[in-house]
Amino acid sequence: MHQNQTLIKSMEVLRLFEQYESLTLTEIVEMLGQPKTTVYRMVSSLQSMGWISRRKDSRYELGLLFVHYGQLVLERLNIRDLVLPVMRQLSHQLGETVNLIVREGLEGVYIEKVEAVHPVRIYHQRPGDRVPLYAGACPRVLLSFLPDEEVAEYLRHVKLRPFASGTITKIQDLQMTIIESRRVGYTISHAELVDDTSAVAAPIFNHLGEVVAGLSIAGLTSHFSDERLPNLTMSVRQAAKECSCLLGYPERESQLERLNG
Amino acid sequence: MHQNQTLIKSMEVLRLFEQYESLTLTEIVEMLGQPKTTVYRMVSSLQSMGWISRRKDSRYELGLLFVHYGQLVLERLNIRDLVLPVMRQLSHQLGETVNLIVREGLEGVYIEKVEAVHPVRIYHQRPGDRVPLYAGACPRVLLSFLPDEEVAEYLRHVKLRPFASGTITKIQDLQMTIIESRRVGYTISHAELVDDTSAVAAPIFNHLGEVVAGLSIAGLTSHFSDERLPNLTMSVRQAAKECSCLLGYPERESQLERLNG
DNA sequence: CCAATCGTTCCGAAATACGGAACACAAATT
DNA sequence: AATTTGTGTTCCGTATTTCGGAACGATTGG
Repeated sequence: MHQNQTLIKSMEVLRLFEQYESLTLTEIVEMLGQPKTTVYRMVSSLQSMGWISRRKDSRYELGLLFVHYGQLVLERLNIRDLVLPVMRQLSHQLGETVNLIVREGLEGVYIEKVEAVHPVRIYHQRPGDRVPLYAGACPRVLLSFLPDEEVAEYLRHVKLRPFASGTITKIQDLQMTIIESRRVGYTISHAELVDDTSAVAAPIFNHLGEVVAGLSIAGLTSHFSDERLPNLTMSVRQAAKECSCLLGYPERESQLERLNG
Repeated sequence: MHQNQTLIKSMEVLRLFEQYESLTLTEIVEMLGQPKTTVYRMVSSLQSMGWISRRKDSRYELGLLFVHYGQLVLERLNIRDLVLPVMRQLSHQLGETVNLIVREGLEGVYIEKVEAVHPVRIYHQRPGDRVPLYAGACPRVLLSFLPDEEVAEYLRHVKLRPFASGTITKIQDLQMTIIESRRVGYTISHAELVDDTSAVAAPIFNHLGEVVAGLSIAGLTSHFSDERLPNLTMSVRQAAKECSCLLGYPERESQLERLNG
């Protein structure tokens, strides 16, 4: 795969700013292990285009141009606009945080979050954050409703890495969960990404019947008691179904609905 | 200024996506007027890093990575978090849209917007949008309270381009407005950026007494009647002052306050 | 089935980025 | 005031990298 090494090296510079809020040229030089002149060229090029900018204290930081591009991307996800009102309603109704994620490649990307008002927020998945498709209810629901071949392909190659005490680490377990999810039309997770947190998620389909997003209710595991679960799963499924309808997914009872009355 | 041409050319590719939601390789080739192989290298490099991604219909679009970076930038603007509650309160109180902008170089960049609930929104400045510092109340308030030398420098070099019927196009007029703004502590604009819209803006200072942001109330010109204006200006100034205090700006009456009782 | 269009690979030529060294500029130290 | 230490910036010959025409696949449509 012949690629532009200059370009790739330059973008490495930007990558550094994921961890560091601001950097000086010398710091970048040290971190990349590249000669100063080389880094200088890359940095000033990026700066001249607005991708990075200089503060008054002469340190470099990410430019506001990224706000613009981030905004563009979000606006173009038309799913988001349709689903947001439903998310707000759902969050208000249950008093829990509601997440929306879409798939990019082998990962799920958080797009929108509507926070529960009252409780102190303990953990925070932020817009743009990525997670593997196997961990957490919301990502896994995206995986579960992919076409059979894609799921099989995924299961064949994925390496299961634990994030928290409940992360699924055996392919067999993952496969079983997927089959079960498909049968019942939703997924539940306990402490798969973060300890002491749970989620229940349902898939959103487009007019072609393809999964385009996952909708989840997430919160402290203590909020997901057995008595409350039926209500929660019912609510996400209902909300996700609404969203699917908004996207043109056939309203009529699908095979999935019939199975679960 | 020796710079990385490869890098710059590659970023031109991204720039195209500001206008077009999705593009095919051939389309990019035509628009850039570069050989296909060159474009191909750039595009696949960008794609491999996640800056652009391919949809199922095999067209290219901006990657979700931009959401992450946009989010990072917004989070790092600590001004935003402090000011947002004040903006919400202000918008609620007056029933108008409230904007927050910061400066980057010779431009103002919209950071946050709290929309009025009731009225149909006619025009839309979105997060990340840029405007010159001379046009519109909110940008100009940023300009007006810069240090004397910087203002002078700006006035010396700026080219005044009209955006709407009320845009200031004479340096003298701009200078007079700036002087007046400094005296009264706020700025008013009518149809400077968009016809039939007005705004009134006040500056937000940090602990060092530097302007770090502009806060504005914006809406249809018909909402900015002479009877209502005093209330509006009073409200933005009060809100902006609150924000300045949150940023550590000395609470005590400044010279500016004394002048205006 | 052939034509057309789009994306992808190859490879020699040449333009481009490289990077060591030396320079400027500022702030902190003596 | 002089010096040191730390920045960022320019110079320029070298050679690595990108360039880009051409030819190849892969997919779609007539």
